Amino acid sequence: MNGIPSPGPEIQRRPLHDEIIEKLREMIGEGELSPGARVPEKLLCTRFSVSRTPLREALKVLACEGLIDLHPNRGAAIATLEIDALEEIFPVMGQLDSLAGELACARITDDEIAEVRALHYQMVVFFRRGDRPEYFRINQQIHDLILTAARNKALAGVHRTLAGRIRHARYVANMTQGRWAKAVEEHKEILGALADRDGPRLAVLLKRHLANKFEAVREGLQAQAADGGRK
Amino acid sequence: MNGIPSPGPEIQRRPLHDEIIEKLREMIGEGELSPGARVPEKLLCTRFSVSRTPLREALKVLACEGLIDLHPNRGAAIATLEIDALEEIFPVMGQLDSLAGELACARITDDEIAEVRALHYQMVVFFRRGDRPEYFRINQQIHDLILTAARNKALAGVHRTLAGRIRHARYVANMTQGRWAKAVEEHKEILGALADRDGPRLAVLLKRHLANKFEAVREGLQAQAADGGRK
DNA sequence: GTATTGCATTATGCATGCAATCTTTAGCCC
DNA sequence: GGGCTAAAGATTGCATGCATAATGCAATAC
Repeated sequence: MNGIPSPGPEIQRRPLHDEIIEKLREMIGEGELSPGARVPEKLLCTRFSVSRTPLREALKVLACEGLIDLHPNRGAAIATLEIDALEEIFPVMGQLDSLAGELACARITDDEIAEVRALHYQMVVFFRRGDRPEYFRINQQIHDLILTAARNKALAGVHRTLAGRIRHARYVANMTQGRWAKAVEEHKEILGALADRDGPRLAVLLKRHLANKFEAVREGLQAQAADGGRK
Repeated sequence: MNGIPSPGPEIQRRPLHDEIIEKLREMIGEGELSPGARVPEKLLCTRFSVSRTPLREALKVLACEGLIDLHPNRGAAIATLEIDALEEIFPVMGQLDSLAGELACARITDDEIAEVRALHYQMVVFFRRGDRPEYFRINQQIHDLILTAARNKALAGVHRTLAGRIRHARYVANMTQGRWAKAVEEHKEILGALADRDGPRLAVLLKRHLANKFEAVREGLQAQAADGGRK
């Protein structure tokens, strides 16, 4: 019998560079590091109390994910989210969501559908309360669950990578009350298509849902540009 | 005025870790490093005559691209291409190809269409000669050109990353003469749809084309497994 | 003879140091 | 005063060294 028969708690220490990657991902996603800002290695080293070696390894990975831009001999800069980049990324994600929806309809379990349904109605509650942070949280859980139900790790991987790149932009989405209500309505249809296991329909719905999200983000960015442009 | 006003010739020396990344990408793609093989850092260091620092940075990037698996404290191993992984990746690439086709139809220039046409007929020549390496080369150029014509760098990026992961598998594709002829026929239709700028049709054609390719790869892998399984 | 334990060897993770490159600033010429 | 030149400072790229964890092997107990 070998050492680890069951994949139990796995009390293993994680490498330092992995911790750094995760922390930086979060910091960039939360907007703690402003897009376009130069990021000297030394600064981050003191920030995390680590040496430059694991930090540099982390930067390479983040550059690979598109979260930062790495200029040879000139250091790293937080990737900027120009409207052009978003116009590229959102269609790709829409296409990936489409596939996720189709696969999910074929592979999701009844229990998972029940779970999505529960999350959906919980989300509606937060919508009625006007609690955006909680709404967003449940919203993401639903989409994550659909992605998981697609049972395709490669798809989930590229989706999560791209989602990470635009994560910060979603925070500045200009979601009016009307648009919010429409999003909830879309989610209702999404739940219906999923429950019916209507793959093609769910694919279309998810794609459209994301396209609308993009419109909100675009408006938010334009408003922000017009507002903060004077800086 | 800054240092690099025009993005000119850029005769700058590339960082060492970038060279390593590229070289390793190629070596893995060509099958020079067998899938599943453990890769001690020291071995690669002597191989490339570099120290472990840039090598480790390169390994992190390759792991991010999915070309190698990195086990903490246990080193790196060339990623294996199980049939399961291919069954995940190919649909994703099909979906991306679909989008590329649709976008390309809307954005490709007439000159580029002419270029695709020229490449196509050149490819047909190599098909008639039975020259597979040259056929594959032109084939890839055509698909690359379509991807470029989509004018979406994010799409091109994820596409190329995934293509790199399955690149080695394509070499073992079991392409019979009949399947090859069918592939050429499909390419003829693809050219037609592109010339007509029929986005939806091109999307379907490209997806189907890749699905057929997957079948060839699947058969090749099964044949290889049955054949080399005794090893 | 088999399984387990302990040690030696090896490889990985991280920190530090040096050389090369870029940036900044002070000085000089026009 | 503006612009160019050059030297000082800062930052990045890479190599090396040490601590720690993993692997292989031998010795011992059963």
